[in-house]
Amino acid sequence: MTRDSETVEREALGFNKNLTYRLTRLQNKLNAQAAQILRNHDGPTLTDWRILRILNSLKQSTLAEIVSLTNMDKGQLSRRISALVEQGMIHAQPDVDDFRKQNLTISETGRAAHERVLPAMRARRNHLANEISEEEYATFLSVLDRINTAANNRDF
Amino acid sequence: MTRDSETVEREALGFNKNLTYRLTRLQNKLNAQAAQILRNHDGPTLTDWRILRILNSLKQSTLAEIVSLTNMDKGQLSRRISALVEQGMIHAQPDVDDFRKQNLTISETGRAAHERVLPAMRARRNHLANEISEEEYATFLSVLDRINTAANNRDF
DNA sequence: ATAATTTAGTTGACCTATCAACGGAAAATG
DNA sequence: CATTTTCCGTTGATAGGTCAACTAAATTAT
Repeated sequence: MTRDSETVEREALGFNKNLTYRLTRLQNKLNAQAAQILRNHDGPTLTDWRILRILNSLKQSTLAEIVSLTNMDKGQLSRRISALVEQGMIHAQPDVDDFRKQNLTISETGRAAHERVLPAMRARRNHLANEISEEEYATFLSVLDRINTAANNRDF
Repeated sequence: MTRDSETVEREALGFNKNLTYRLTRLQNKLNAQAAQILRNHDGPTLTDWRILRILNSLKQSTLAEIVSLTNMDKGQLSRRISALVEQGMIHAQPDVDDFRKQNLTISETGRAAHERVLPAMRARRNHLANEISEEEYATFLSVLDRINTAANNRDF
């Protein structure tokens, strides 16, 4: 397969150049693949993986921060965090200065689960980024940034 | 807000430059906004909108083609198509040469629903694309393409 | 201080998405 | 031409995502 067979036939069509259409399409594929990898390695679900990954990087965070970092739904996040706490993957401690907050940290169990699948996930990431030059990637991220900003600066 | 408040504080972190992380994050926001617009205009759901949009462009298609165009799940698509047929938004006719296929076309009702929300969706699209030059957009799409190809050329 | 507003997180109800298993029809193989 | 294989689509079971309503704590305003 030299290139996407599915795009060849009808690629002249307008919607195929549409931004959100293309993003969604790629996103659907990437999510499915990531979920597959995690399943193959008896890892966490994709959502839980993302939470663990953030807590692994940040050392400590809160639900609200994860919401703003990911744009996930806070309801769902609340439920996933409860489950992860119950599984011993993360720890939750009430904040001393603000009793509404829960300070979240990754546990040793969580870190181990994270590190078990990390190589496969990293290999995948490298594979995906392989064909893209530094310069292109910078442009790409910059475009994402500006779309993101544009999305923020609008009331619907 | 001069730029994303949420990215300022911790943007030096590794995961913030990660491709799939950034895609997902943006995608989550864009989807939520698109869904909001559709709701505000008493339009179809986002998923149904995408189906209608494709059928509006293609004049005729099949479930399998929409799957390959969008990477949606065929099970869900099957159910949404049934619902849309029941609502009179699209027509489904068995293919004469291949009795497995159903040829799908948008109905007048469907087209009207599509056109009712189209201006708002188009305005949003223009707003999002506004700050991006032709050249950058070309690079952006090219990068998406190569990621997509890379995702295809790997077994997990 | 007290009231109004904002912020952090939880919960319920519902909808959507996903995977796997299946049926029948067409195509490919022998 | 019979049989395996592939392809198109449906269905069941279940997990995940979304919206809105809510409690409680903190902040801001009066």
